[in-house]
Amino acid sequence: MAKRASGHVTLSHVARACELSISTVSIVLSEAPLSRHVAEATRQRIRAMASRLGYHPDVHARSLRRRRTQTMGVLAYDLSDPFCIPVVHGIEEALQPAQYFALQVNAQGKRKLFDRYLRMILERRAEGVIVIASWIFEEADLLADIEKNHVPIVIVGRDLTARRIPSVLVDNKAGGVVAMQHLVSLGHRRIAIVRGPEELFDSEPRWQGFRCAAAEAGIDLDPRLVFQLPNRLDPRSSFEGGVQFAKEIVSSGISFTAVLAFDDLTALGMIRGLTEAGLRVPADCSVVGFDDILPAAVATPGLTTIRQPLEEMGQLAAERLLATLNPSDSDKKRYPRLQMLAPQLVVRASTGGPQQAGPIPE
Amino acid sequence: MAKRASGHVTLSHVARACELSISTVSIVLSEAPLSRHVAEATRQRIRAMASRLGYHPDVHARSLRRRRTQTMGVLAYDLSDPFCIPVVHGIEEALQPAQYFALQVNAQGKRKLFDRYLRMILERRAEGVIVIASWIFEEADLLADIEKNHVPIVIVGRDLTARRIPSVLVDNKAGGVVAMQHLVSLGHRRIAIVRGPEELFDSEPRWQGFRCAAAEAGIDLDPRLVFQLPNRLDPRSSFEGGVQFAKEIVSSGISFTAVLAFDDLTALGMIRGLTEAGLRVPADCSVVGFDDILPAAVATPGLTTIRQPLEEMGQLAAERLLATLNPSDSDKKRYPRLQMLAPQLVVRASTGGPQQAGPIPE
DNA sequence: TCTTGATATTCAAACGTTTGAATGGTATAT
DNA sequence: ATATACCATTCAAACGTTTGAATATCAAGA
Repeated sequence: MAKRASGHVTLSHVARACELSISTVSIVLSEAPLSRHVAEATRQRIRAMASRLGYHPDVHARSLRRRRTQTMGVLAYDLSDPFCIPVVHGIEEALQPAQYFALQVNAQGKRKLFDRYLRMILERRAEGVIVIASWIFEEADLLADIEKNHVPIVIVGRDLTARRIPSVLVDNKAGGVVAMQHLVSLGHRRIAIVRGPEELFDSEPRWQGFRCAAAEAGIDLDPRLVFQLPNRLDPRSSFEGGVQFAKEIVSSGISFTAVLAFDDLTALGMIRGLTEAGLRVPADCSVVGFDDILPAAVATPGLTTIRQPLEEMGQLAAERLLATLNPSDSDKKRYPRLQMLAPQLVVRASTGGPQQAGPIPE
Repeated sequence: MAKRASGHVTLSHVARACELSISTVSIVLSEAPLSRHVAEATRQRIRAMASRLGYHPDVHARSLRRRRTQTMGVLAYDLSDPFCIPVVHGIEEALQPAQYFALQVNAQGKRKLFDRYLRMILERRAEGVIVIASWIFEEADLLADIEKNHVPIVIVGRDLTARRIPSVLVDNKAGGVVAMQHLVSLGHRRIAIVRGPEELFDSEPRWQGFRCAAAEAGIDLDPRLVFQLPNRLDPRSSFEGGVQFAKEIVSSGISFTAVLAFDDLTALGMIRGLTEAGLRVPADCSVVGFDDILPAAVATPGLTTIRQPLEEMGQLAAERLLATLNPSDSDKKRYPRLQMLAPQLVVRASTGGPQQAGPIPE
């Protein structure tokens, strides 16, 4: 057992044990075209020995020589946001058949970490990078190095086509429209709205969707029923924001029969706040979320929400990147730079018709 | 700009641009001890040029030469299980100051993927591996290659010390005891229990905790109130199991005033099922979960549960591995092979005293 | 003038792979 | 006998970096 005292088994160990050259062993174990010429018996012998010694090729040496790493960087702006999980999952799903490895890192919403991890991804020579981020951050210089090294990039969660970066995202405005239409069709007219943080890309288009659909239905949005989440990066803060707004709105005495929340956590916060204030959901007030993350599905009542096709978005991003890297003849279909996916209304138990005998003070 | 048509900027590009040797540039940019001898002006010039060209050292070449990768493998048995997120976060937290990179991969509960990713981690020459897995799987041969290559390993979520593998986990039995005691102290005597899947490590000790505490309180556990989740690997299936058991138990007519669920998703499923059957939580029935994942905190009523110090577990695992790899003099403190952390009762709104006038048929 | 001792820089080998070209075979066709 | 083809294997160079040893320059001390 020619094995170094410490460290990994290498080709040369296997070669020595087989009494063959390193080349032959490499050719067989990496299944290079030349391995056709290696006697079947030899091949068997080599493979057996390799697995007996526990040999695993060194990716670093291989990447160095082949000048390909079979690696994709996945930079999530905040993995603790439930939003990211399915996206990452979709990416992995797409990468697997291509034998690519996802280097996933989590910037935890911190700009400094974002920088650092982007650098690490570059140092690891990822062939492409997928950024999952809906926060609006100053990315100009961040992405400059990526360009200097000719690494293709795709962003999931916001539209950066203005900077010529391919973008995959949900049609937030359409989602807003659908959400509002759902409430309108149930008969609601006095609808409270919680707008998302200004620094979040999704906030504006969702709000526009709400407004357009309201206008179309001839509904005036009472400005006293419109709330605005602050710019807090912790995803849990939107839950607390929801709780607080619910209490404010109830104690204000202004009449309303439904709430459109910026996202699911805000909606769940609203439900908590409304419940603690003595209202029942959906009997006294309907609540609609946005995203369809796990907590929305397992809460009681289940939360009516707008589902983003997160997994599909991840998949699309990865596939597009793979196509860029390996422009195989057949794969010449052009991807539009902006891929905007349709959201989907998921009706659960948190919405219903407005209460008949609602007191309308003021 | 001496740059290859395609590909990354390398030391030799920077060297040529500076009219210096590769060695000098390397010494400066990697801040080797020798860089003390390099003139300050030269250092500045090199650094400026490197950043102008967008140079990033190639970790593959570096790892090859240095024979260290500054990389740790993190193999989660199922990342879509909310359980894993905080653990991974804790690991990252501990790895960061040591300048280690976490190679995190997600086996999605599939044995085949587990194998494949373990291989990838080995090929990437991770210096250590952290496995996050509470499922009981046949790991003997899986881990053999890790040993052959002298890669230290730690497992989070179950006790594998019998196989001489350092293990970090929560004291499930103690958690079971605390959960039961909480219900008993509220006055409950007729308590339903949902046991976890047999293939899950946590199931047995939690059940033992429930039983011990019940025995100590002089409570008989009615076998008709004990349910058993099937061996399904999808974490969402436990939610559905909870829903179903709730309906069964209600329609059976057997009296009960509280439920101890195997984990939070099961508990949330129970709440859904009980609610749909017309019972109120906690007025008609108290429910306790286990784990304290995000959905438990944002549901209404908030779920009373047993919190696992997940983040801390991840941190501990990573620190122990780092200590193994860099046995710096001061760090000689011995880690016990089994690190069992205390769980913590988190009281929220899903538990309360038993209903006074409960009908007790049978 | 010759050491000695800094300081500033370069040489060259090595890390573990891959792979185009080369090597010696042996069998078949001319 | 010689060329041709194929088979099984090996040579050697390269990928981008690090680093112990070597070199070159200059100043000061003997």
